[in-house]
Amino acid sequence: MATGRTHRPATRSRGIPEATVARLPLYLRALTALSERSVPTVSSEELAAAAGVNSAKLRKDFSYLGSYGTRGVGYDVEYLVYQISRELGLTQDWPVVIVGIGNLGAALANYGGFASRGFRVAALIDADPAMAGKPVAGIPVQHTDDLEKIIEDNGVSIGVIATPAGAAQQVCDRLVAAGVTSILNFAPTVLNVPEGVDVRKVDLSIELQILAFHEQRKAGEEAASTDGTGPVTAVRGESGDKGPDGDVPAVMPA
Amino acid sequence: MATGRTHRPATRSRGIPEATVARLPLYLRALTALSERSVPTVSSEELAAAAGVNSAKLRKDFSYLGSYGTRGVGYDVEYLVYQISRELGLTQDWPVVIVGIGNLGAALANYGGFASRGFRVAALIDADPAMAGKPVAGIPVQHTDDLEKIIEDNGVSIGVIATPAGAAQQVCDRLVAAGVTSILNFAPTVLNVPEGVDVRKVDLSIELQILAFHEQRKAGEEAASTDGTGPVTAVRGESGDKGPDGDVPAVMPA
DNA sequence: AGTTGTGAATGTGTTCACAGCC
DNA sequence: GGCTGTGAACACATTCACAACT
Repeated sequence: MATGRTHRPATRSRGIPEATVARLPLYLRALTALSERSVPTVSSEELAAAAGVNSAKLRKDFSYLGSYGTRGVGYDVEYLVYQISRELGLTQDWPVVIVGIGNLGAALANYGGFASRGFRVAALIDADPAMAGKPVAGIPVQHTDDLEKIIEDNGVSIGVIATPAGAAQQVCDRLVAAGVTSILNFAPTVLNVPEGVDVRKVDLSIELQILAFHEQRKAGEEAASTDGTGPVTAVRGESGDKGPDGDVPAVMPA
Repeated sequence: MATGRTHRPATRSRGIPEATVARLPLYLRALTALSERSVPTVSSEELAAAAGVNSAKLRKDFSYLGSYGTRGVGYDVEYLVYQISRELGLTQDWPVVIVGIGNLGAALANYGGFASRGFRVAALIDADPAMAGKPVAGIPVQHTDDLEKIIEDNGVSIGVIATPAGAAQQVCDRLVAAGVTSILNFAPTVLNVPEGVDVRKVDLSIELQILAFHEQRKAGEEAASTDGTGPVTAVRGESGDKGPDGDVPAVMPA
């Protein structure tokens, strides 16, 4: 409605390809685990296995960051942890607000992995006056009326929308107007945002539908269509590997 | 450990590109909304706007399904809803189990959008004996001990893992052994599965880190690095549009 | 010998732009 | 005139395979 335009592309990631950026958190997680086990170095092969990618891809990814490895040896774990953290901007503190404290919002607020890596739940916001003041995950819920003030007072630039679909665009507009420039949207709606604002979405039902598609394929090997809807003709060269790996994100359980 | 290999690619999506499959649910959602408003036809331009993509992409996507439009007119809404539903396998019933009924598992169980589109929560499973029997979203929680029986009795092929990270691989192994071939993983871990099993992951912390990366970029226009870590040289031709659109998924709030 | 870093090749996805049909 | 469907061009991503370095 308001904006007309659809999702904005946002500043082009310096030299680092978007696909690589999406994998850095994965590497970081694997490296952190190694670090906790006091492993000093890893080879691309080992780290790739831990992160669930292949080693050529990992080396290529790291090459965009610089030459942080040692030939014949591998990568220094601590050093890489630092470099990736810095690249991702995790060496600074990111106050985050969560809007919509229903089941999901509460789950997100309780998610431990938040604080661990640069993110801090600065506030929880909900439209229900009955929620106001009630603590969720130790943080008192505040009313939507104060949204703008909360954003400004806390210098929040990242917002998480966990409201029902119907409220999402309105909440989004207010967040953006108040200065939020990155939004993680859990509501099943397309959000319209102005240029310069990043939106990422997390959508359970889309994921399930994609799984269903592949599941159906597995079942019906030769399943001929009953109606005469023309089947796609060209089938490309070979199958190759694609995998359902995309560049999705992950939530933490309670 | 067990499998050694990482994520499996799974059966190659007939002729339909993976990127297209990931967008079909988006189109379907927009079409369903139009259908509810009794709109008979849409142009690629209108539908694309509603789905948040550009019209060329949409037309290309639809071309993989067949020629379902009418030149000079557009697409018949009802017909497209049916075709996409069929393509995604939503004309059949998909029983789903959710394992790990913490905050997040409960949120997922309460998610309304489930039933609406072919998916049905067949069972909720948790390792905590104290949870057993307690109803969540009207469905009694069952104990992990019965996981295999539940999967088999209900003919479940899609499982949702919402356990803590530490339990995820083990749960995954049991789901797969019991016959599950598609898994939606909310735990922040890489799951190892045998060939033929699809895994999709939803990871909050990865999403936030990707946002932080772009956010950092927005802030430091000219931010010179303090240390001498070599900046990437080549910067490619133009910026173009990429957008944080990837092919993520979405969860529904309470 | 072992492992990184990277050009080149290949594969996948997006966009353009227009012929073809209504 | 309007809108779809699609070949061709382009852009992005992955993989290969090996030279470069320790």
